[in-house]
Amino acid sequence: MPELPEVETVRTMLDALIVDQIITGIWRDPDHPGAFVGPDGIDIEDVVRGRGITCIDRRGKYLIISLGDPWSVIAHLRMTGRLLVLPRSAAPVRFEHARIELANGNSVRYGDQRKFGGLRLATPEDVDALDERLGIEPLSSQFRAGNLMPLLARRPGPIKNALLDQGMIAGLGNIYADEALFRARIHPRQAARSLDESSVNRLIRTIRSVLRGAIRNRGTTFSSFENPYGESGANSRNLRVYGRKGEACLRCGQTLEGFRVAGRGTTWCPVCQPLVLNPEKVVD
DNA sequence: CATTACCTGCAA
DNA sequence: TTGCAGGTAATG
Repeated sequence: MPELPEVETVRTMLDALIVDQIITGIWRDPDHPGAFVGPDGIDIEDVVRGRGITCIDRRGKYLIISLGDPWSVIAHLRMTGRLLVLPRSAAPVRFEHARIELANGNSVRYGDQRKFGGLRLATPEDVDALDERLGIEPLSSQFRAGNLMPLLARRPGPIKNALLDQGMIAGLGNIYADEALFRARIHPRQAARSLDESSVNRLIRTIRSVLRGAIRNRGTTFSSFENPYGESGANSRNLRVYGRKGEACLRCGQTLEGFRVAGRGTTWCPVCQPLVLNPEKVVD
């Protein structure tokens, strides 16, 4: 499940592999044209053919591939999407639904077993709208208690729901939300508005370190994630709670528990992450 | 605000 | 055979 570190890994590698390349054509799977869409009435191939790829940015879990002038391609891998760079002559990747051919003989392949994600030809207005819809970048200088506390204070519900809200913090998913909460020793169902400043600062630090560590390991491959070279990420060995329900806590030995929070499978340690029922924190 | 739909492979 | 995996849009 690609989250911020996986998308950042893809971004870095695509930056090295396809920036400054010229697009010579595209292919779309007729059985799943939704894998590469554009504005109504626009022929995607007409727009992109002959254009160069100028830069590749990331916003939350989205990739923004700039094609110069007004156009860019926004990509989201959702659950099982993969972007690989292969020679044009190479066989289709598994579940290949779209392809971008490059003048140097390579091609970008979009594969997606579950067809949740895809590519979208986008205008600057689309990119601005995306930017405004998404919350704070957790690896930016904006991610600090002074900015996060007011958002949490006004939000009802568990802290885990808040962490997964892309409009609040952009890029966290189920894996890194659970990992950050464990390291910050905060119960996933702790009321978001009940966290005091020191807890929020602790959470900010653990989110940063969990994400940075995962980027160093080129992402977590739990099931299907692959980078543009077709390689798995090495971060699985750093996970302390995700996927370890029923196993011993690596810190205290207690059996890790699992339940659903925010509609997601959630794993936590009942000893290391106590629920604070009567926090002194007062919300005005 | 919370819940469901979208998909498909795989484990139980 | 059933249900779970989960990011996001749509719905209640």
